[in-house]
Amino acid sequence: MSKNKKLCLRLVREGESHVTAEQVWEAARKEVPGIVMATVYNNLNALAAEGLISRIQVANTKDRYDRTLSPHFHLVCDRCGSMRDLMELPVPTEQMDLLLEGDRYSLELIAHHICKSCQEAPL
Amino acid sequence: MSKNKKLCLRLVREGESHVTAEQVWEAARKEVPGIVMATVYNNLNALAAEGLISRIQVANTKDRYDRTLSPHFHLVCDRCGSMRDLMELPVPTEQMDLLLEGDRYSLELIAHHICKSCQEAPL
DNA sequence: TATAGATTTAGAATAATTCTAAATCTATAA
DNA sequence: TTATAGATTTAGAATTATTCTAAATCTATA
Repeated sequence: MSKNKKLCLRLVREGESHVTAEQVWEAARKEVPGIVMATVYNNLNALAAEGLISRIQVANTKDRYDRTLSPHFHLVCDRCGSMRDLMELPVPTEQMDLLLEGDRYSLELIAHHICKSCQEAPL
Repeated sequence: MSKNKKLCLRLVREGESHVTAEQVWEAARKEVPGIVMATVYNNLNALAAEGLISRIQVANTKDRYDRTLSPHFHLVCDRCGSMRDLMELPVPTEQMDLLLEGDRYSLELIAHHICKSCQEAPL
């Protein structure tokens, strides 16, 4: 594991949850001033592919990277894209299992809202 | 309602469900040869804003437009982006309501899989 | 020390969608 | 009919997050 990859992993683990590649890059630059976005993307995506972090993709928002690996759902602000974890809601999957007859699937549950600070912000 | 807007509405209502703007454009061109993508986007998004059709946005897929207005969930192929409706699964919302204390939210449930034809296709 | 493979860099490319400003159309009022 | 304001459409540029490419550099081992 390269120095930069380790750094990316640490920053995702230590920073706030649901960081964007840009946020990781900003933090990484403090330790490796010349580091480039492509490197951060490379490493974050590699880490996600290896299952060391998770990558959360929601339409109209920047991809986010998360240290939490266990499946859970998200609350996303449609205005600023900020993301919070939801406790794992018990989504009943029996009907899905029946419908898909053994076909593998993964569930993504997103609750959309306008977060407090956006509600209070003008415009 | 302009001629083109009516046309877009009809094409979403008559075509297959979950059409992309591009598919609507292809169909629209047969009736209005000079019509431009921006017009299709304009009209589809206006129709969605007015609640006459719905717009479904999933990360990494083209936006899709749907005649179905009642809330329901989607099964999306991660390879080709094709989309099917899911019967409305009973997602328990009491915990969400508690968590968000009166804050308005909308739920989006997406099941990701690889569709049959992609499973059978090479690569 | 040589070398192959991995990593990083810089910058171009991608692609769906939106934006902009000008042109055109449409409906109503004079 | 004509004038006019507003809506609609057009053409093409812009946006933007992310990916790609090819060259440069680094690293670990033989």
